[in-house]
Amino acid sequence: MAERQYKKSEFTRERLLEVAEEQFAERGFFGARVDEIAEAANINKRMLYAHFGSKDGLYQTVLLKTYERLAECEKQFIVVGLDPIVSIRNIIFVSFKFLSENPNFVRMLLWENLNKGRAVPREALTRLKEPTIDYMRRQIRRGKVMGLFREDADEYHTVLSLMNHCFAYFSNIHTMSAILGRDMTDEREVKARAEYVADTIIKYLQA
Amino acid sequence: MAERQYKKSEFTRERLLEVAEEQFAERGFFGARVDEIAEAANINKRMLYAHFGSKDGLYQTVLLKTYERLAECEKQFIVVGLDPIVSIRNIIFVSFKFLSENPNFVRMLLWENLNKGRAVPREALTRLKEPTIDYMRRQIRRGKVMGLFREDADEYHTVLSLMNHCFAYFSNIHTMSAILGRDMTDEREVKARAEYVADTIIKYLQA
DNA sequence: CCAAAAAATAACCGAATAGTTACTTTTGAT
DNA sequence: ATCAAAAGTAACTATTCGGTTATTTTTTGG
Repeated sequence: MAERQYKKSEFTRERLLEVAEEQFAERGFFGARVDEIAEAANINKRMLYAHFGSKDGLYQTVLLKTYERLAECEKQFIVVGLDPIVSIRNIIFVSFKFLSENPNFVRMLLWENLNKGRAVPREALTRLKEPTIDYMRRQIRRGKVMGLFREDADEYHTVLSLMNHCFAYFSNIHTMSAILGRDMTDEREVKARAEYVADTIIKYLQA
Repeated sequence: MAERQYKKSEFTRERLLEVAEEQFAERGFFGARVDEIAEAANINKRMLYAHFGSKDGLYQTVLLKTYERLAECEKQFIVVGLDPIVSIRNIIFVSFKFLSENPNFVRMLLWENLNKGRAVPREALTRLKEPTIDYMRRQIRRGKVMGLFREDADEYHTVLSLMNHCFAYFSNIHTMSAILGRDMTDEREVKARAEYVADTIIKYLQA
């Protein structure tokens, strides 16, 4: 039946995407090799082109999939009615969890950033991040209105610190582990760092 | 004289390095093209190989030069006898200045990080950073001894925040500018951010 | 069971690209 | 002025790599 055939094809497609993500995350668009991806996926190169048209097409599909994972994650912490403090702490813990569980995402973003969005325009990421930024800003403002945060706490600087603290921890995790002589990939270490970041940011907003 | 001949060669060498840095910073090792580097430097490819042996040799030379620039910068803020608060503020301002003036350095480090130190082993950077880390730790400890900082301020977390806050600002500057709708490359913006980072870190150490 | 369509394979192709060779020009000490 | 060595050039080569073609195998509706 058409179904079985379809399923088999879908299977090769998924396999290709998995392997491709690994390779693109590892070596970037220019470093990755189409032949290696096909071989690692145990799939003929011809099929790769049948499914994705070109190396670029494959890369775009992979990148969009990783962006989707991020979007899914961000939806997790956009919850209405939460206490601003809980809410901001939540953003940090969920982000740390997501980034520690998705090293490929971190690397794909770094490559894409260095390549200045050659595959998927930067505005795609901007659009994706917009609701999150809005949400963070709103929480800070709500915290002020509710008298939890000081009036002159800086919204922009806080949001930037928040995002940088999360992403930077993982984007340099290996170099930093070496430099600071500490296994920053250890789960408890990650948790402790999230705790520290949350504490300092909340404290800044309150103090 | 041998001198003039030498000087001419030295000149092409310098030109090559300049152009190569631009290209490698822009596109990374795999993205950069030997022919393009030679052409942009108005120099025959043969000469590139005469000077540097291979694309890899050229890349290594470029990378080491950028590391040297960093080392030079770091020496600037390692001053003995300074007040710990002044000292830490100084680290931040000098770092922000260096990173804003050396976008190629930032990009080279990002590429090298993604390529896991394929050209120059990571320990080179570790060794380079060691005195700086030591210095920062020492300042924090001295601040505590002098009663300027609270005893339970965390040394590791502070050092990590410090480095991340500086580097992350520049490593994501274009993406973040787009996401936050703000020209973060503007000189006053950079200054203001350095100020904010310095203030929050010092406040954390004191509070 | 059969024919048409879809999936899969291997061998091939052309452009790009790192690296080389054979040769010419320039330079500077004698 | 001469000549050896260094600097420079252009054309070439081998290989890698993204992409394609011709062909066979598998699948599935009638």
